[in-house]
Amino acid sequence: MEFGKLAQTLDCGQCFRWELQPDGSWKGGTGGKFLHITVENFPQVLRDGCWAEYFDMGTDYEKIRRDLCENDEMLRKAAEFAPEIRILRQDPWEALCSFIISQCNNIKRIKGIVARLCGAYGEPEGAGWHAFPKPEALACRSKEDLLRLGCGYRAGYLIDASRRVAAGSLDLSALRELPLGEAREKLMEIEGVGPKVADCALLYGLHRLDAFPVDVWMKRAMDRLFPGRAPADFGPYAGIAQQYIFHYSRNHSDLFAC
DNA sequence: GACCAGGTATTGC
DNA sequence: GCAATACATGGT
Repeated sequence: MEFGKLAQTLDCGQCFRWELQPDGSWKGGTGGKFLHITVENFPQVLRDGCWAEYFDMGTDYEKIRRDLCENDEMLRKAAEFAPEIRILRQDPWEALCSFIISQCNNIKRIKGIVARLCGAYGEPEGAGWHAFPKPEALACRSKEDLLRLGCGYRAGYLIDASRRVAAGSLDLSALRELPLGEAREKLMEIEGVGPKVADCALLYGLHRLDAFPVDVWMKRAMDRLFPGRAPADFGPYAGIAQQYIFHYSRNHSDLFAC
């Protein structure tokens, strides 16, 4: 894993709290953990247990990529565009909220809304950085409070999610133990969480690497580049294949012009 | 100003 | 089942 290729992982659309600094370093984090990654401290960051886990250093992505791309020229092409993509082990609650916000939205505005939520209701962690608000911190807000932060019609969805998690009727960690389909059903009990957002929460928040979110980009990419293929055909690491395909498609929109 | 952006819930055939 | 529509809001 190279410092110079961090963008492949931090800017491939799976997370919304990292910002590239003018000097090439990265500032960001997940949940309540902040980090400033520089070329100097990067090796040491990867030896820190907590951040090594975040970057999923225990998973052999090179081997998974080889296996996925064997006998699959199109996937090989997509993966070669950003072969250093890793699926981060993000804070599950933050990932769920981020992808609730992502619906019918663009990455720049998603980042802005997340930053405003953190600034308004997240604990200050120093250096001007705020943790993502805990479920309890959002559960006691009104829809109007979140509308003021620009959440739009997703405001009510965030409040419903936060009340379920804060009350304990939805235990995100417990979803790790459930079969994928059951975990998905539990998430979809939240108002405003359908199959796509549930799959994003599972893949990016709970590290269920077999989850395969299908948004408009993925629908187009699957129709055009992988006709006849179903998500399950990609196997237990379908989620990683999804990320290669998603990122490749986002950066080759010319492929989909009529 | 219309149109679009990593959807979802509701409604009407 | 499946197409149409509303839902907030900021950027182009």
